[in-house]
Amino acid sequence: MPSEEELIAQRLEKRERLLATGDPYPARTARTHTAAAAIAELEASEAVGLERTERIVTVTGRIAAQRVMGKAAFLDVRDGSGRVQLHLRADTVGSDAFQRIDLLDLGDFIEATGPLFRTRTGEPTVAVATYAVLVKAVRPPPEKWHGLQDVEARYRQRHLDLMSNERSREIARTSAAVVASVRRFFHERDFMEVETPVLQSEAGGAAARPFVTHHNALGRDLFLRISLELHLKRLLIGGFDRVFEIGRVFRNEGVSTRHNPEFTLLESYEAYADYHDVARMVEALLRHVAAEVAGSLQVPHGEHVIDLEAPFARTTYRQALIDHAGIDLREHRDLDSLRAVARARHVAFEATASWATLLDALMSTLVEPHLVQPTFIFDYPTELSPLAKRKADDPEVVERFELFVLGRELANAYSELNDPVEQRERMQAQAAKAAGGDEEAEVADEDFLEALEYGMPPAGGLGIGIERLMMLVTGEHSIREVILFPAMRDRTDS
RNA sequence: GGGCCCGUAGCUCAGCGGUAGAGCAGCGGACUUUUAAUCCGUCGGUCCUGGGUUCGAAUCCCUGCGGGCCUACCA
Repeated sequence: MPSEEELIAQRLEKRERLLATGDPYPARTARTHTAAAAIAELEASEAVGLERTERIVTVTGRIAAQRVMGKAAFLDVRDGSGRVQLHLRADTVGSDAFQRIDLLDLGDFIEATGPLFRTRTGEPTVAVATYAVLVKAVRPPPEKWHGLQDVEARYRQRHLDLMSNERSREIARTSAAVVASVRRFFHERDFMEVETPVLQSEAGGAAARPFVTHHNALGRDLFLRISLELHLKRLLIGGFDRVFEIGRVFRNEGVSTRHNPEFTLLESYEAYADYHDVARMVEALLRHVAAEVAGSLQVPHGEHVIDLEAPFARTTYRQALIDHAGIDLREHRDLDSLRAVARARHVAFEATASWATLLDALMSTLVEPHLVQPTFIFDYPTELSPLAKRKADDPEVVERFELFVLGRELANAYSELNDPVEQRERMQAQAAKAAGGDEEAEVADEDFLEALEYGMPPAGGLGIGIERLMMLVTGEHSIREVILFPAMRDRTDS
């Protein structure tokens, strides 16, 4: 009789029957071993030749599979460490307890105690002497063999995805390991980890539209941060020489395979370092993470193998455009000339695009897709980088680099602009663009500008989209696979 | 935002103008070392929504909702 309602009704009925003889939701368990620890225990005890009765364990977990055959049954039980098999026999657990296995369903959690042994096929197994229900689940889990395949359901109900798909668990573990590894890298280098405000009166530090929210008590609108930059720099001003933050930022933009409205940004700032120091650090960081998390500096991704071992390619913005597109920006100093180039190459651009914006469009379409192996691009046009320090010998270019892997930007860094007068001018230029209707132009943050006037040490700053790094390491192509709960439209149950 | 594709049982999927199907899960039965257990029986549907075409629509057409992939911006 199983429509969904009926399946739930059956389980609720079983819950009632369990309640009659005990508590199907006890607060405590008597677990002695995780599934993995139990198996390790069996192996260890076999090695020293212990008797079966000397290796009694209590394991707990969710019932993942059930094979009942008359007066014996096998249950596969899974906990966070892995899976272990249980064997129940009517003559061992008693006929009443054996009959009560009809009250068990896939998805329930149980606790079982008994000696470890191997079946004749060698499977490590607990010969259950006693067992108890820990949780009666009242909804059925996804199909045991194929798991949950429906992509939408996997994102909306991640708990079901994780419960039924090993690959999804693996991605989640790897992603967590990436963050832990990044954190370890910076701690080892004496960077201080900090947390800065998510709610801000101005959302600065990047070119993006912010989310707006409202503070009732203060009676004013606040913005969710779009970057970590401006507050971290204030910490440099305050006297901390090495700081970093790993935090969620929010950008009010479209969602896609590569974009989620909230994502995790890593930013670090190091006083007395310049962008070349930061580039060396980024190289070391990627190797550190790949070695720790992927176990190799050759990272497979689709048809490519990313080589993190060889020195990363280094070129300049201008040279990359020459090499990959045959365009020398010095030969196209004026907007009209550059527009002609873009048209000739069939690169789309907005009518309002400035010279630098148009240049960036050319970069994105003609150059970046070719940068599969790690490649640093140094020295960006000043107009695109309002927070970066100009190169001493060429004021049209700033000391900024981006690192590309798999044709996508992975890191962005610069020698930080610390001249308060110039910073004010550059921010005002951005503010003028904003006033001109550019919703993604940077805002002038007066508090930041004032702070900068107290003096910020020369410093190298870095930003890395953590999900991009997770995608690189896991080999996934969609950001939604590495974000546990990606943004989805409301479902209006139609 | 544009293009292509998808939405059928709790889950995985067939069916693509003529009475809505299978496997898993469930329920009943057999089975005391199985492991996608096996075997027999059985229950289960707003075929995403709303319109249209047709004697007849899960199937063809249109609209809407949700999703995926590619593409455009950002990280």
